[in-house]
Amino acid sequence: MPHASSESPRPLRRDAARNRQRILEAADELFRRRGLSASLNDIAHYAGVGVGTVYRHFPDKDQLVEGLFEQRFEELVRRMEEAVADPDAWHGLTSFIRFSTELQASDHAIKDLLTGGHVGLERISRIRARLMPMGEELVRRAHADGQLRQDIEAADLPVIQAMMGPLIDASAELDPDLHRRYLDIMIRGIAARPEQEPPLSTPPLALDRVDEIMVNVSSARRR
Amino acid sequence: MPHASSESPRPLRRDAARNRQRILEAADELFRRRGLSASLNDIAHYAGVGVGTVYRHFPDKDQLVEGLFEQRFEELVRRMEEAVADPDAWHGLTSFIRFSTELQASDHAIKDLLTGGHVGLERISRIRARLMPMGEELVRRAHADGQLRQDIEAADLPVIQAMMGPLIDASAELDPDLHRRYLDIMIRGIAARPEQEPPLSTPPLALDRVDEIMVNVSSARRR
DNA sequence: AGCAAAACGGATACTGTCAATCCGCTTTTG
DNA sequence: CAAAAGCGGATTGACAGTATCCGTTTTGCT
Repeated sequence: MPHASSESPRPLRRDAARNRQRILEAADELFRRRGLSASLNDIAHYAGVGVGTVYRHFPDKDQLVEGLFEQRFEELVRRMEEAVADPDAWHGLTSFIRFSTELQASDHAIKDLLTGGHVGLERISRIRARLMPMGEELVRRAHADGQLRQDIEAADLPVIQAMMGPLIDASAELDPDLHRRYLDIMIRGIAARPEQEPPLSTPPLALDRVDEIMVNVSSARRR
Repeated sequence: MPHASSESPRPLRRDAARNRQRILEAADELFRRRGLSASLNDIAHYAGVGVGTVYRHFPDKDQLVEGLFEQRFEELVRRMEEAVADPDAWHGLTSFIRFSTELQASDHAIKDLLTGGHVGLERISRIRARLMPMGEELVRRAHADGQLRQDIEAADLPVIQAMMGPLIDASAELDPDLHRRYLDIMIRGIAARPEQEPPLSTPPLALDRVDEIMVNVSSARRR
């Protein structure tokens, strides 16, 4: 066993390389469609490969997941940056919220990662840490422009996202666009209005405790 | 075994009667607090009784559940009738929505029954059938008074309820009142506003398909 | 071609969670 | 006090997923 940890110790055998690729593609597809609850058996079968092969390439499920999602989150961060740069603060805020929900709807694995009990994964909390200050900035600017109700805070954004997850799941097969309707309603609900309105019943969660909610909103359940 | 199905075939032994009562109380308490996913083992233990005793009194879990919930739903129906009778249509509508959410929050078993995969239970669909026309009436009157946005329909009410379920679960231990904040936001979102606003992205589900969503919003797995 | 190492496949073991049963022991009651 | 009624909880069974093991196949090298 020469230099176990050095760079590219030896090229993968042809069949191994092919299978590894197939597994990654199958995992990508099934995770997107069915969320993280897609089992490794399903993935192996979908890839036309035995379970053993999956485990040979990826010691465990988390390892497979981690590798697969780096760039998907990059997209989220990029869109968030775009939203922060939007000259119209309200448009920036709402299009970020909408994008984030669409992302969850089109990729159920992302939804599970954003909300489920996987928050512990190093990668996810790093993403959250980058997103949070941008959310605060979006909220600050929309407040300043008088378009966002003053009693809505940055901590409300992730909770609103979290609420969409279960609805996305529930309506996915029946009416895949339905979640938009209720997100629209929520967005109307946070928009400033000229008249005085009764205050909200209860304050938002402290920003640093929002994660604890997200963890609990898991909707991990499948056929 | 004389007259198995006739009235009071024979009095329960004293200890049996006491245990039966304890089981009912424990089930009531635990179902309320933890939802239908409370296991019969938990209930037995909480009642200070063996599992066997639970099964002797109640052939299976559904039987225990069914008996326990008749009157809880009666309360829901009664409140709904009150809301329909409210001279202020908007106040009637919102207080019904709020009550229904509070009921879910204070009794997680009701939440599970309203949304989970238990819709099949005869009793639940009967309740739904009674509630639906009342919801339509509330919406019709709030529309007529110009307080409810015209593009909100009766089919939206159960979906809004369904959305609250997962949030209630997620925040139950952390901040048991949090769900109110987001229900307030949704209520603001369905309130009529003087200005023209962009239409909602997508129409509501047909009223007779709403159940199919409710079934999927379960946070508790089915029997 | 021939052979050893690498990789494969999928049956199988293991894990965890619950519902539900069984039977030797305890309590009640007449 | 003895038989009937009831009890407790270990145990079984079902199920769904993760992970391992090992006999067989493929590959790469000479």
